[in-house]
Amino acid sequence: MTTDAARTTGDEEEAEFLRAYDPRDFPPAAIVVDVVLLTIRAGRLSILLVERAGHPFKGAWALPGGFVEPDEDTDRAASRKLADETGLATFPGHLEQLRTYSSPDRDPRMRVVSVAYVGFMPDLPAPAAGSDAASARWWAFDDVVAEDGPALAFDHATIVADGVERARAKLEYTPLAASFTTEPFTLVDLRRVYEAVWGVELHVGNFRRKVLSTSGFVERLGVTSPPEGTRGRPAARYRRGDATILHPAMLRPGTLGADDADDDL
Amino acid sequence: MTTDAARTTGDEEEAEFLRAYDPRDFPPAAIVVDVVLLTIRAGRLSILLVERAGHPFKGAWALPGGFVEPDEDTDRAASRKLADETGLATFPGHLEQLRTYSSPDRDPRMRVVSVAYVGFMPDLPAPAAGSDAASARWWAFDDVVAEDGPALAFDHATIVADGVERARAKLEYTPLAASFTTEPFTLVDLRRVYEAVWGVELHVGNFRRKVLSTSGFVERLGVTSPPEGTRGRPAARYRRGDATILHPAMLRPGTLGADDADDDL
DNA sequence: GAAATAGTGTCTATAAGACAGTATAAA
DNA sequence: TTTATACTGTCTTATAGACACTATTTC
Repeated sequence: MTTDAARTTGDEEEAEFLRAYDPRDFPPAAIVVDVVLLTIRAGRLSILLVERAGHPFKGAWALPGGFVEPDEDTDRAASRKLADETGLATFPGHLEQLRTYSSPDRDPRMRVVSVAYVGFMPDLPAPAAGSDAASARWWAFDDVVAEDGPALAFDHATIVADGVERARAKLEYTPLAASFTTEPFTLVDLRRVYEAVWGVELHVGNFRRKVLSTSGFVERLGVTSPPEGTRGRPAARYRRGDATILHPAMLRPGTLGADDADDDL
Repeated sequence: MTTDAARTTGDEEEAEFLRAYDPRDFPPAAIVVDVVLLTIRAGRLSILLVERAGHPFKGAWALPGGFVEPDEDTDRAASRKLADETGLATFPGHLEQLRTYSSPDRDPRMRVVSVAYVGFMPDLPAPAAGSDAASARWWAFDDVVAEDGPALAFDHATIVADGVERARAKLEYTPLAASFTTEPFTLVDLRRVYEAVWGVELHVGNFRRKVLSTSGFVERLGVTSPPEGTRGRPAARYRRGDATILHPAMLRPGTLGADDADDDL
């Protein structure tokens, strides 16, 4: 179909069409990105929230994010916002698109479509200097969803819930748990990531067997000197392997039929 | 955090803020939806494409879709477009958000952000009448991605590939294969869905054992009279069960380590 | 040696792959 | 009775859950 000749003719016509085109013919909207940025702090799954300084939702807590500039795509906007927010030149973790939220009244100002992202990063000491993040802090996820938790702006409570569910699912079939750690890590570190994100206790021996028998999940670096002041047998260190998906997947315990809540219409 | 008193004061201030707000302060964009609509025709995974009547990409093939109206969210826009396109009052299948495509130059006219959807539907006879779909036709997926396949508009080749990969993944851990059939269906019908979407042959006996042993996947209706002109033993009919996810998942054969291509940055 | 932490071995249950067989219909 | 289609049984292998055990360090 669509011969080359037809396309060539079309290209000339198309240039003319584009010269005459008026962008104001279409219903406009603003595009923002919002990031569910997750880490493990003190053994708890934690999320970065920013207290809103201005209207709307002044004083409520919101996901880090902001408007997408005309010359960037949403991936780049999300990376840029995270660099601003964490004060780091490059974001030291994993970042992926979550989904898009487009209810016409989700922002009282105007039509604002939010392309949400979810990010995983290690628990780095906050750099603070030079960052946008005067009003930002980490919240334990359990505290955010608790009865007496913070008021969340816009539809960010929904986005947070969806982001955490995505994180839980991703740990099942990808090696991305390692994105929550700094390398080198121990298998105990890795297990604590699973336990914090899934909110369960995992069996030590079975977890080790599973991780080590899944090819490309981790690479052993050997036993190096443990941190000062630790007791007990020093743990072997690992780094990420080259797998992008886990085969077979890690199984999340307690997932017995009812679970998940996908984005049907 | 954020006492009720503070929120009340804020609400008055906020109303004032919104009265003074000028939406033109933000970089505008148009929002469209594009749908990767899949079905099984003659045993082949097939996708609905529309030949573009106007510029840009005049004569090329594109995903069905279009602009999101000011008073609707993208879910509703996608459903509406499918109803227009198929000529059916309500879309007879499964529809879910895929991901959002936002490269600044993906549309030569202006900044257009596409929220893509993926849909599964049975192979219904085309109603034609009253539909937008004069220029629409089903393409076998293999033919679309072939060397001599149709020219696809915008970044729709990428969206098609992502949509098909989503469909393949969804059949693994959900009972959505049934969305490709009309009820009642036979287990042979269901197996042919898997074979068409995954592009593999499945072992008959093992497939049956797996489907029937996964609780909530299908419900048996009994053996009803087979269609005219069929030979051989009549097959038992089933309808969907009440499960939303499969436990354990259906395993896609040949997924041995390398596969998947997720949306990292 | 006691305490603390890391790591191994093994039995059992479940589920998947392979493959050979039986059942029920039309011509 | 042949042919076509639907369905069942069973042996083997891979993986996960449960749980008891051994190893290496500090104090």
